[in-house]
Amino acid sequence: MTSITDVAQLAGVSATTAKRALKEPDKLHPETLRRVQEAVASLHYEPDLRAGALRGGQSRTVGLVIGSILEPFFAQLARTLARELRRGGYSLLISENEYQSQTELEELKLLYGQRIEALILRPGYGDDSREYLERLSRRGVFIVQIDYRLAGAPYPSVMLDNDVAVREGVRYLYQLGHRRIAATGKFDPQLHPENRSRTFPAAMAEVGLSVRPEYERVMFLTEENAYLYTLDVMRLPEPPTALFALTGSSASGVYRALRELKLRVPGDVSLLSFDNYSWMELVEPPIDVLEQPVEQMAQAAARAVLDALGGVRQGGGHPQGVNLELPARLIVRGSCAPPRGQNASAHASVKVRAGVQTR
Amino acid sequence: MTSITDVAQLAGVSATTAKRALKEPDKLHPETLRRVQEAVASLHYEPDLRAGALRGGQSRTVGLVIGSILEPFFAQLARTLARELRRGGYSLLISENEYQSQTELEELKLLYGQRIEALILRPGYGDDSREYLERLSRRGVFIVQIDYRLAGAPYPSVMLDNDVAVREGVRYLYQLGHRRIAATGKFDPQLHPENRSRTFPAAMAEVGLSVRPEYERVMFLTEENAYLYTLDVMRLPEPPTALFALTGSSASGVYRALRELKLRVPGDVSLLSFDNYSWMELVEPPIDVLEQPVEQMAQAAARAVLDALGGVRQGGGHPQGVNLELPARLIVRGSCAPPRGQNASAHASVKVRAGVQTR
DNA sequence: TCAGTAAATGGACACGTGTCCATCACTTAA
DNA sequence: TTAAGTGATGGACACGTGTCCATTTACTGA
Repeated sequence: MTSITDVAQLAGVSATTAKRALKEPDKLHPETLRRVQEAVASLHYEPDLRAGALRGGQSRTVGLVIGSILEPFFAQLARTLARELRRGGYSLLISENEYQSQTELEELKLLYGQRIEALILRPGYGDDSREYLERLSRRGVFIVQIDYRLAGAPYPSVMLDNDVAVREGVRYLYQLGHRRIAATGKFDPQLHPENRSRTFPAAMAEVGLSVRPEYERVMFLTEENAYLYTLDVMRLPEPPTALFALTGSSASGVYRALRELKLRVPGDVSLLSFDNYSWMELVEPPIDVLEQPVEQMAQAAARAVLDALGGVRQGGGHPQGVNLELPARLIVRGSCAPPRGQNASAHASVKVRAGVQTR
Repeated sequence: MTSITDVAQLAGVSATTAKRALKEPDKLHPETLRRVQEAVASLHYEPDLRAGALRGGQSRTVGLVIGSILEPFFAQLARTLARELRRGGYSLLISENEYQSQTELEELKLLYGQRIEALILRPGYGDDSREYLERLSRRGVFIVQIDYRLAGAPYPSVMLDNDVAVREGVRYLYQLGHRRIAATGKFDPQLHPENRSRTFPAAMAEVGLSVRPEYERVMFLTEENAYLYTLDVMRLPEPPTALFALTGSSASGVYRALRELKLRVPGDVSLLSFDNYSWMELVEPPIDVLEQPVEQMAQAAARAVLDALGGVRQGGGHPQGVNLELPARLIVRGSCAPPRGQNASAHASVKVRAGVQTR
């Protein structure tokens, strides 16, 4: 391994001078600078970041813990975060908790072993790692929660304004005439920690509806479970007239079940989903969605981290709120319609608020 | 930052002894062991992996450079690689080259700064980084190419058997009666370094067909470009009767264009795609695909890395071939049929080889 | 010519760990 | 009793860098 001393030796200078050639070239005699630069080039020297971090106490590294990198929402988040952080001089270590706090705990320990300076994570799914997070925080690791806020946790968070979004979705379906609405997944602090499922019953109540008990199911919200759930509720004597998929991947399971049951969308049942995954535009009819501003969320989280670590706030940006909630965007495409037997008047009465996009 | 010396001090032993409590507990007096363990627990000590790596000369870290983490093929690859490597005690650093060798070069330098011991990458897209790869290799970084093999590069590779897969796809379409077949993207060493597009003309020739020049286009193969390409070729006086999407993401663009043109699949045009992305099962009709064994590819690459780094080969596994080519699997679902005006006899004559799965 | 100053360079140390070797107490065999 | 052996522990050093301070050299002005 070529080190700075090798460079120094070849250039006939001390290690200190060699290092200065890289960091503070102004302070060097032009001739010396040239010699060192030549040595660097001929040895192809590249500094060992770990060693520098060891001495400086800073690893210039940020950890990211998400559920699954296969989930497009998380993948897009990871990409933007990596890009933004790199611009600030930080590397991103990505790891998956696979929706289990036990796995999460191990990943956190691994990340701390790398002495990350900040941690961005999608919390929830059990308490195994909760205490460890506190410990990290006490040791100076800056923590940002993303997509979900742990009850009572003091760390800043960036997420969708789920309350407003769920209400908007429910109101949209209600105004189309739907009264029997089912959502994928009932809230559960361990198995399904997800704010949308928590808000859903309240949002229903606000339009004078209640969630039918037979539509409620606590489950770990995978594509497969959403599929099984849909098969079950659509076979009930009084099936829902509208399905509200609270995550993009569950929508995929819902859709598959509907096809298998030969139910037409939106003729037999309407479908509204969170997230805007690419396939949702490809199916017939394309699916109405509540799109998350993933890019913005990632940027906000990255900026929060850079602000906290950099100490100095970059000019231009406002100070980031501690708990940021960004709005969803309703995109109407055609998978929602008045329920069967309903006259069109109900449909016409839908007030589509400004800002709704049709594409 | 609590270090091993803090632990040692609290336990009233030397740093060496404290460290032994973690690595070689047998060699300690039970009473001493207990005291150290208590100190570790009360200080929540977690070793600094970077410092250890610095001394040991080994970072226990592997780099991965892929095109885009948003591409499901790469995401799945990354996930499995991370899992397998962690099992072997290695961490995975993921970075994206965004299909540009300039970006790739920067990412490689960053990775080398972290002193990765091995590198798994999807090569191609320009020569900026080619020389740097050699340099890395000379410095002892073990390099594995994945998904594509750089012409003349000496590094081992793991990829699909593209030649066989493309031939199988072409033969499948040919036997259905198709004569005018178009594939997304013409081979180009810079813009579209991808073996399937290289094989496609040869595969056509083998069944006595040639690729029409008006179907050929050198392009950077994004979803959007595939969309534009499809719009163009389907508006030709003699449009293709079958489209062969050489990547999963290009299939998405193709499909969107076909819908926009109100062309029915497979009535107006047949569609066959590489990769098996989840949406391909959801559209109507579901899409015939040549599925890549992503899991296997990742496992093979991980094993190659672990073998090379571990020095000792784990029992049970065969020595990995230097250049591994895994077979694709044809899954027939219904998006391919005899071209319009063709009688069904051609269809009936298709010999579906054993192993084809219908789902 | 000499003191004073700025520019240019070098040396020592610290970061936290792993490895090698030394030390010490104690047991065992002759 | 003594030498050899064994088990338990400690100390010194090295990894490659960044920082602080010291030293040398060149230059300025009186």
